[in-house]
Amino acid sequence: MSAEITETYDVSKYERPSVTVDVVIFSILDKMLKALLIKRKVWPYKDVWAIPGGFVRMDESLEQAAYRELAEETGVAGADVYLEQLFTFGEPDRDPRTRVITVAYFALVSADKINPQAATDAADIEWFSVYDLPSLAFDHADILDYALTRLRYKLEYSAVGFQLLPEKFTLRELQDTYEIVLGTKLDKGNFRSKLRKTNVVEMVDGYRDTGGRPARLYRFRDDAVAEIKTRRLFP
Amino acid sequence: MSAEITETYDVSKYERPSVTVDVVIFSILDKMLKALLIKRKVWPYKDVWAIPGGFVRMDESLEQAAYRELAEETGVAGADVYLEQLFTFGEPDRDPRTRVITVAYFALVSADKINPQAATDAADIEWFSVYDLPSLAFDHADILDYALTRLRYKLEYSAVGFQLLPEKFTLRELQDTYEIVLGTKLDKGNFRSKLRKTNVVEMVDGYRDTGGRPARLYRFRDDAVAEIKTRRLFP
DNA sequence: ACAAAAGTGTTGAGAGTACACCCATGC
DNA sequence: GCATGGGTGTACTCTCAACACTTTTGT
Repeated sequence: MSAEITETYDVSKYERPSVTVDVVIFSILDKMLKALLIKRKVWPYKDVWAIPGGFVRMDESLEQAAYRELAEETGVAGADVYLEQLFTFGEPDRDPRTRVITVAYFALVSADKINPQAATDAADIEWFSVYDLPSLAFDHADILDYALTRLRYKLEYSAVGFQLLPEKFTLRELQDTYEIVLGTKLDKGNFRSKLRKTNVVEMVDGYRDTGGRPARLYRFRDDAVAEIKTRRLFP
Repeated sequence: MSAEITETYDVSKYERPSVTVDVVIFSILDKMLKALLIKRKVWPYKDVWAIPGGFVRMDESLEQAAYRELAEETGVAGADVYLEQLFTFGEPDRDPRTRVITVAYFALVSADKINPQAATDAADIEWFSVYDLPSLAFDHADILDYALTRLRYKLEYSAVGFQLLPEKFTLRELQDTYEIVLGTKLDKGNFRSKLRKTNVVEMVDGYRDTGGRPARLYRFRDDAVAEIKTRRLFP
């Protein structure tokens, strides 16, 4: 068993960095795309806003760590969110304390799923519009930027947008969500005709009262093919 | 300075995982898409093929570590390759020695750039067709699978494919590369007409002799817009 | 002349886009 | 009735995809 001992020694001879998981949590609130931030209470960047995150424990996977952080900050369970690994940030000097490598995730949460208690029981946790962000700790501005780019990109060819809505929604609400995230106006007729063709939503009983004619309620079909073939650069 | 001391203590109280960088290196050799693998010489998975990689040093970024591994195995400098972060794999039990989190990258190298010495000076480093892989150490089969999926996907909407070719190439060679990677036949006329429209290549002097009419040589325009707008799921 | 591979053009089907129009409800 | 927002249809344009055709070399 000398080989094993030698190798174990070999692994531990390298100094190890700290590894954290940060989760950019998006939701639609007040008709705006918002991200959840927490105010740091310790050095460094004391009293500066930051993306929620924490150290990865030795016995949990990265995804488990991300779900844990998510639940701690929002009270939302794993089944009710969309979570995706974003990128791993590891510049040697991104944290002044020690070498910290952070695996960033982004999450989409429907506003009605958020536990109000978890989100409001402190003044040091707050939803910010992505267009009106405070200055952020570490390289968190880069991380949030990248998350936003990825979200918009993803919205174009997949159906992740539904994760930002409650289970039942009107088509107008769906279109609003897309317009808010993408930052562009969409054509009502085309939006709906494409929805009919792609077959990703189905009508459910009930109506929502609006200023005019009541709107039908829909829900996302979980058996739906949520991805579209991308346009090829070359045929 | 007690805050600093407290926080430093706080950081180090967590046990730290090891962090490695693994690089899936792709190239086109003998008209096949191949990946470079090395045979492990130590426990665990002794004498089993694995994706090249190594520990991240405390003073280098993740990307620097990836470039370093790449240069060590192929002798190729950073400017001559396409390198992209793929995904971070961190299941607690993926390495039997200790907790190891690996940041996976994938690289595209043109066959003519590869240093033959670096690639052939040992029997324990070898190019394998991605369709005829040996069994791999750790979760490296998953990593390679994911790298291949991402490469194909990326090829559809960006111009990374050029990184697999020498500086000058014929349009037939370019089309061959695409067909090899995607695993499908493409239409010659459509392939070329789209190339003309997208304006990503330009003719250079010289011809390549073939079995029939000699083919013009082209090169990639570095000022070209290498990405195409994806088709939207919703308008 | 013929084979082989380079290189271009044509055409019908389907997707994208802009816009006009009808429908159901509250006041 | 009329304002408001839901919901549908149409017509023009552009891209996609299949395939036929012409051009230039070697033997």
